[in-house]
Amino acid sequence: MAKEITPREENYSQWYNDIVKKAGLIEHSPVRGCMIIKPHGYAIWENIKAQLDKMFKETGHVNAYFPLLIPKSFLSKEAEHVEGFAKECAVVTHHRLMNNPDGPGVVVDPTAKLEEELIIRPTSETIIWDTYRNWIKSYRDLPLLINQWANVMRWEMRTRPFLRTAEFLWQEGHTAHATQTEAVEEARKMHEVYARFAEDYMAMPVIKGAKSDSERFAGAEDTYTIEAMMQDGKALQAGTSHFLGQNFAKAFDVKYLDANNKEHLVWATSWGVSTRLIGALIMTHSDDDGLVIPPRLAATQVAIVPIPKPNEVINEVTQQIMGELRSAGISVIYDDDKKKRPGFKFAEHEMRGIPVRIGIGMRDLENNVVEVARRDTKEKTSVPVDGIAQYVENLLEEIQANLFNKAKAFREEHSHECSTYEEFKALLEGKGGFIYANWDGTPETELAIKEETGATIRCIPDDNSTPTGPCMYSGKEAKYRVLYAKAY
RNA sequence: AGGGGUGUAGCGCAGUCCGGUUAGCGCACUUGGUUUGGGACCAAGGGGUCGUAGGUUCGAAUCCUAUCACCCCUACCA
Repeated sequence: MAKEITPREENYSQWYNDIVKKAGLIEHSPVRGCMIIKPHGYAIWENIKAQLDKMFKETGHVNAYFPLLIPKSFLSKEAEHVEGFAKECAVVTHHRLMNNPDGPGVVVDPTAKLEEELIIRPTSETIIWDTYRNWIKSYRDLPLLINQWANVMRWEMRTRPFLRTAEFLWQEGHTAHATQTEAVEEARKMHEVYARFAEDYMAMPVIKGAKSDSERFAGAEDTYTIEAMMQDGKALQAGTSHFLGQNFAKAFDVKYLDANNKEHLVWATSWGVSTRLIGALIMTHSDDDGLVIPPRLAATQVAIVPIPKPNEVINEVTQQIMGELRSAGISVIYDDDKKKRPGFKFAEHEMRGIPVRIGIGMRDLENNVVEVARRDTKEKTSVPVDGIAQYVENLLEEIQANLFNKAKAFREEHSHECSTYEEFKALLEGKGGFIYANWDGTPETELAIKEETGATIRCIPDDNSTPTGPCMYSGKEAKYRVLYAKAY
């Protein structure tokens, strides 16, 4: 059949591309770097979004929507910020097309040039802080805790589905606070929310930490990150949370009066995760047979396949089982497509990452059992129809836990402590993975290591970043014990 | 952005070097039949401006030029 997936061992990039296409997650669009997210891919995003949105609301945030187009002048208000994004902004210069006077098709109407050019948002800090200036007058207006779900555009040279696309979907939280302490607490709180989401819902273990100066968000004072290990040993930054200090308050003149009628600049945070998480999900759990989706993010948790062709008896039992599963809050589909044989359906549901498959045939029903197959281990078990919902409920939890444990074991296996640079280089040339080593805290050392090995400081871990000796590279006194890796 | 590769039916490809009837094959699709416990089989069908735009030629999928897209490897970025 034409549905084969390139094995990871053979070509990891090709494997990834095969998964996103053959599991029906995306299609390429006519525009470079943009992707059409198909229903099966978008369903994963919807579940990510639903859960995160709930967690944001639980932590006191509300949603709003700010416009796609931003006046060009806004981008230049915060120096570091503009430096970070200027290179990859799409610019709207005209507002009208016209029929081509010299032939077929349409051309840009040269008389429709905009007075001020508009930027398609690469992120929304500027438009949001321009707005916040009017919303914040008093300490009573603080904290302001707003999130938005949106698309953004960054004109990337090299794109890959989900991991790096020109347009992507994300959420961006933007908050304003009266004090530095509060703002730092907010940034750290959302950092925790991201980590909890990654581990509990995506079943993806992450290392929490802070970014070094060079890896920090343009315009931030501190950037917190969650870093996950992919199956090729490379690190993927899965979510960032920034303490922005007063940089945007200064740039956009956002001040409030305190209880003593004294004026102060506000303190800010921003934090975001994107459709990149879907890429992370794929590269954390999937295998050579296709996609693997953790049960908590699977839009369809169970697929029921009748064997052989559906008949009255099978239909009846299926309806009963589906009713019980749905009552237990489990999402289930019945694949009674008469044109496909069971074997084909098995392979297809595996390709698409459905966590559990139930096969129902006459041979099973004679014994009042069904065949339950789990996607993560491919294990098949005969299970009594009686109590099936409870069994599947437990199984889904077990799969969720197993995926997390497997990913964590993989990460531990590919994580190393390292004290000399020679050892460091040898590790990178070999299996790669995460390497913990001492760092003198200078950007020079960081840059030199990056240029010589390709590995970067992924983060200064929140836990246990006390140095255990001198800097691996310079031999000088180390400031931190940091996580090095090659990264996406 | 540098190097390499590929664009021919929805998908995977042959044909291109050496120009020559109506451009093929496998899968998928449609119809009918037989099947059905891990990607079924038989038969009959439908589907193509050969990536796009120019050029050379009596004649172009094939030669030339330009351009676009995608993939791989480096470098850069979430």
